[in-house]
Amino acid sequence: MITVAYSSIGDPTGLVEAITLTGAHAVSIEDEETEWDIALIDLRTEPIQQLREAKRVNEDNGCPIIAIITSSQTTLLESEGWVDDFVADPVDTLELRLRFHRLAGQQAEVETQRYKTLELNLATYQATIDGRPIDLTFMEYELLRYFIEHQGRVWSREQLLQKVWGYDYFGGARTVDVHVRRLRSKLGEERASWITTVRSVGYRFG
Amino acid sequence: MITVAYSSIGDPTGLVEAITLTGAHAVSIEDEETEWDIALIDLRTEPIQQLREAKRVNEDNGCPIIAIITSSQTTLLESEGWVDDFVADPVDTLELRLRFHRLAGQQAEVETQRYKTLELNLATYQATIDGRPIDLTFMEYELLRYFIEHQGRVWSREQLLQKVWGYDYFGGARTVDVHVRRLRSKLGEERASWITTVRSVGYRFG
DNA sequence: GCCGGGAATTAACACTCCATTCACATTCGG
DNA sequence: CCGAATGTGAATGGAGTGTTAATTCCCGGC
Repeated sequence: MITVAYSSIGDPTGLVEAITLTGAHAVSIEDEETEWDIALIDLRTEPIQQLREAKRVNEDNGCPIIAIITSSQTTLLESEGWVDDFVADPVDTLELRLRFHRLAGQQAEVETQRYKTLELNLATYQATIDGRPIDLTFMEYELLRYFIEHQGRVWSREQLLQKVWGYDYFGGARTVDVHVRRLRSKLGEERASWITTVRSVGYRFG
Repeated sequence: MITVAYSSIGDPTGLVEAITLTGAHAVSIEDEETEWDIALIDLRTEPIQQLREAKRVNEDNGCPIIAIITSSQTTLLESEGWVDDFVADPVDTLELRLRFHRLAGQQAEVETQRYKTLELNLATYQATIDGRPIDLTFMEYELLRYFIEHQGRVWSREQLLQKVWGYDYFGGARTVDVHVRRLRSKLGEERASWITTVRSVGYRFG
């Protein structure tokens, strides 16, 4: 059973009904108790405000976001890559149902991230190499996770600060170096080179 | 400009029109000459047959697949995870346009520049010849990249200093020579001549 | 063909800047 | 208040870069 959180400025009963008709369970986005699989936001009224709210939610718990828009609002989403999917008004229940299932399906897989013999268990925040657990601090874990999820390209210190430490973070670039160093040392001698430094550019994983 | 390949059993003119209205370029899926960004398949008629065809295409070149379905066909796609997106009949041009852009946007990952067997991976700052990595320093990479991106014409030392080293850079012209030399030596004996010196003018690549 | 002079190549060196590392300060939870 | 985690500043070492100068190459003139 899929649980969908709804957010709308206007009358929410329409959304609840739409969700329920798809066979999913509807909860308010303000319900802190319940865990949900997807957030459905209604951009038909107050789109800007709603988008901001959705972005916050997405950054908070990383759940997929699906938006309802009117056909004339398509440009709104052009540059909002973090919105995972959308449906156009009027909402077709069967279409919505299918999109719910596709989003929920994608979600379920990503329990764990791997690179060679390194495995990150995203649910338990544990990391193992060759099955042996290595203990990472929070920031080390976050950095490593970002590296693994976006491996194979260079990231500047500034980009890493933004993506891993947060958009509003304003700290020295040395911070990244030091954390990279700690990570390398915990990865062990041979695996330290998994993180390559690209001189005068940044770091690359894999 | 996004290029979309269409596939339908029935009359294809409807698809062509739909694609063209979104501002994209339409080609037949049977056109072997042209490269396309997305494949649009019409499942409204002969869905089983079309799905099979689409799967073949997807496995062949790995491009994103978007399907057109009727609302009653949603169950068709429940288990077809490799179909990247879909729109329901009747097709809304603006919605289709947005979905095209979102799919094409995801695609653009591996930016790369080539010349013969030389390949620059712009994302990872790595260079390979015949698939073997060669390690270049930052300036060597930047210079080579400029050469490849603007191959086939002569550049004076002054121009290169300005374009590669930066507008405000003020250094001796010999600097370029030396970097060209280092590049040539790293390219290897046979490929050293890819950079031609044009006496009393400058250098040309390719 | 042989010079001569300008231009490019090459080698060697000096220096700059960047990554690393260490040591310490600060924050946070218990 | 303690210890762990995280951030910052400063010292160090080294790779990368630029410059100088010696050498070689090219090309026209005689």
